[in-house]
Amino acid sequence: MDTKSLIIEIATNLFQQKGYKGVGLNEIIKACNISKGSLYHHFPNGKEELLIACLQLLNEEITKDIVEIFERYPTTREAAEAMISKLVENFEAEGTLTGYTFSSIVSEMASLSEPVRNACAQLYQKIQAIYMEKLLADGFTKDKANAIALMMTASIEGAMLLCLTQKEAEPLKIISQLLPKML
Amino acid sequence: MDTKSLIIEIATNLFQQKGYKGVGLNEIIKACNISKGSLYHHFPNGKEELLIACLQLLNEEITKDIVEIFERYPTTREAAEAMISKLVENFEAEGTLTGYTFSSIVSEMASLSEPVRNACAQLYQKIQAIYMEKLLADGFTKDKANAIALMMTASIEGAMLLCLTQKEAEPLKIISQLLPKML
DNA sequence: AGTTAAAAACAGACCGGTTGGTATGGTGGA
DNA sequence: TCCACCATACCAACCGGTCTGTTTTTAACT
Repeated sequence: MDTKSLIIEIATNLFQQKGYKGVGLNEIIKACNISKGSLYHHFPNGKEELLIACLQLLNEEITKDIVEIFERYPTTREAAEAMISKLVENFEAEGTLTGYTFSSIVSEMASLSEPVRNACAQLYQKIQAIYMEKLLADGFTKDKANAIALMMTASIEGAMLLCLTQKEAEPLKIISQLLPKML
Repeated sequence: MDTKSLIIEIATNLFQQKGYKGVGLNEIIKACNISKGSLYHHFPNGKEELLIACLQLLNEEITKDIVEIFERYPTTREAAEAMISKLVENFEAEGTLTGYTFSSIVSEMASLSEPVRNACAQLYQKIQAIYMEKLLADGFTKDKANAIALMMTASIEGAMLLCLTQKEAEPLKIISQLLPKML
């Protein structure tokens, strides 16, 4: 794999775990086994440029995962349940939700730059669009589909936060049970 | 006001805005107009001890706010709608939700210590307990009340994250509209 | 194919500034 | 006299970022 992709991949992981400010460049180059010169060759504008590249990668990865599940199941309800149970499995096995949420970055966003905020917004937007498409196929009106898709995004993201703070998978499970009520 | 309370109050604000790693001790003592010696006199175990004190203050403040609203309205539905519309007002007026969410701290938590995680968990727990009490008064069973309270906490927290990334109050508004469906 | 120059990729020393934290000494009131 | 309270100077470690120089790859021309 080329160096640039390697940097992005490893940095993405670190950013998800510790947040933007929580990871230093030295930590990144050590994990990648590269030098600082190399990093700044691929990302001349430094750390924040790297972060945005990471968010774009995350965008593709998360989206791909969700799309796959939503194609496999006939209705939004079944797809959502399958998706959440996958999250729960992952959380109970590894004790983390890295790879599925990036709230650690989003919440720092306020003190970061506009491009970062934009990259985050796009990510949420894309996820919501997947939900919405399925909801429209289910026969919901445009307005309803939009509202429900947003509710799904918000509650799942919030539930992941709760799971991480409580060290329990219960919040995600309960959300999953309650979802049908909204549909 | 005594120095210790002053430190906690100002630091709380800063932590909420920029997250734990995003605020330095120098920034704090400058904002408080005190010296480092003074800070370490009141918080001998340093930054993290201060953070936990801040989380406890937040606990009281947020809780007080929510309790007030939930006492003023007869049902969970009305109280929740009032609470969210207050959030929306605040967001549209000031462009921020500081004072109502602390996700910036929660999401960094993974890389912080156990006591910090605990303080965060207690905060969510307390909020949820307020919702739950009201739901029980509304006549829900214990199980249902617990599930709905969790859903409320998660979706509102998630919606706040969405509002901040999109710079729009729409997510909170839509959550508010959809809430009655769960009740 | 062989030569050469340019460009891309990488390495690592180095920069000023900041980090959280400590040690010491002073000051005011009980 | 004592002690909570505060101020200052200082520390090693680390921060993001720049610099110069070396290696490796690519491309062009004979």
